[in-house]
Amino acid sequence: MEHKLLIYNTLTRTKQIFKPLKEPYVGMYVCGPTVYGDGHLGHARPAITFDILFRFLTHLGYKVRYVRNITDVGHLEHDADEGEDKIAKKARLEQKEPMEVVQYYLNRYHSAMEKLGVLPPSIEPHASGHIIEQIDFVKKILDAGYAYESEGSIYFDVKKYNKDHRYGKLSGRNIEDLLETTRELDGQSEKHCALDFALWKKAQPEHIMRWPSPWSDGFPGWHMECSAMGTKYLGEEFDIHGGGMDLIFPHHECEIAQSTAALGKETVHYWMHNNMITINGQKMGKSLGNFITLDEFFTGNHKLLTQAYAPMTIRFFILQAHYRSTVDFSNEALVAAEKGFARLCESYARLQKLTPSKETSMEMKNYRQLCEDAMLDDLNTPIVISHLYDATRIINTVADGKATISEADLKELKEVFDLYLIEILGMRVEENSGAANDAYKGAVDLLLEIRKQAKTNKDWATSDKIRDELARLGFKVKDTKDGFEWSL
RNA sequence: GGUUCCUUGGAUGAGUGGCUUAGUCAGCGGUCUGCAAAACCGUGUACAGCAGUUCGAAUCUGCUAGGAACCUCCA
Repeated sequence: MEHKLLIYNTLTRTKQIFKPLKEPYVGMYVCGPTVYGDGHLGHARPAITFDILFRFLTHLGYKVRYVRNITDVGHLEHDADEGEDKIAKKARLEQKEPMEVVQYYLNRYHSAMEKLGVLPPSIEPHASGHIIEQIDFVKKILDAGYAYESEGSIYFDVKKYNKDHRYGKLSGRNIEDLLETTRELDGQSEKHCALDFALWKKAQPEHIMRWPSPWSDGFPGWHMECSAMGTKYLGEEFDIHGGGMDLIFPHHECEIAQSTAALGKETVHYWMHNNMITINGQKMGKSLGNFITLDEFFTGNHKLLTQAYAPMTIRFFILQAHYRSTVDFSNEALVAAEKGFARLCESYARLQKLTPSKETSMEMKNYRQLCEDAMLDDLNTPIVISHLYDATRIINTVADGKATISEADLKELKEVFDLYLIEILGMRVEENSGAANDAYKGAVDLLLEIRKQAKTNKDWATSDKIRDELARLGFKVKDTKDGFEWSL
């Protein structure tokens, strides 16, 4: 590949040139949701961030295998070792089969992602479907001597591991500090050290989700699934592992330790983490209870929302910030994103109708190059968007009849918009089509044709009546140089 | 307390050691228009504070203040 794609690697805390293990193949693993509740705005961030990466890598010519897991087992409340399984708890509360809960929220997650324009990953493995692989992985760690059995459960021996490798390299911690700050938790007598984490947990008698293993009937520890499934589908070494920043510790740290212990080598080459979405300067999250679900955004049905927001508004809002910055949610910011995106859409529509002239009378920058440069610099989507706005000015000026554009430049602009706005940023701008839609569009057009006629006759009463009545119904009518435009 | 990071104009949000310090939204002025809307043009004392490095820093270093994330489940 010719390009130089820079990716910020959490492991080195620097931007690095991206070099896949085996060109043109790229393996990419991203931590997906735990399906025990509706997805909220925070869940949209990694989904969209890595969707952009997936799209851009594909555009660059890579053959990407994108794995995004579904956590449907082994994820415990409160404390990683003693809490109740999240899925099981929800199932108990709702009197459902655990897998019924999983399916319900997974369906809703998929639906929300589809609305947000997030492409489905290549593989979407479930933790519950890979118990055997996880047990095998635990065995490897036991064989390597970095884990021990205690009361039917298997724990990772962090101290031993830290002698041979460095535990904490991703999050910049060392175990001495960790030991000092680790809280005393109940029921840790099984563990040799407070830092040790469960690889396999023996199930209590009342625990519904359980599988047989050489050690006990139980279930895998939380971090296990990513190590097992990531290496199963992408190999013992692969290129990119992504997720939210809040997963750096302990989740990704433990993953590194597990994989290194079991395989004797580093599995992941580039660790990428998206920043958080905040609300009033604070992280939006489940534990803080300050989250707004995606459906609530789509319907406007939440007390903090002054209106409903289209999925594309949410996507645009997220893309207007760099993925490693926090984004603060507010109605004002979302409304601004909504208006800004609407303007971009209108220009895109105008672009399709522009008539070319002999030459271009405005300065045309090399937008294709500018956009690509921005994307190559650690996926700088806000810059890409700013270049598109720059091009928008040309489109609108030409549409106003105040400038001209050559056929070649027009073609280039169309291609750049299709490539960056639609294909890479993944924004949907097309209007709904269909027979019913076409019929009603024709009707509105007809009304406005009549209005145009009235205007020619200086019949302002009729022309204003049509415009005002349409406005009352929610249509926005805009007069142009030689006709009209309208939108809802 | 430890680790990591942040602080940019009315709101949001990029960015680089010096070239015009993006863009969006809002505001103001103008052009256009029968009027309006849209569009276009113009406009904004912005880079937390202090000190240092430098010919030059908002961008590098140090200190101070404020804030955040992680250290427990979290995207």
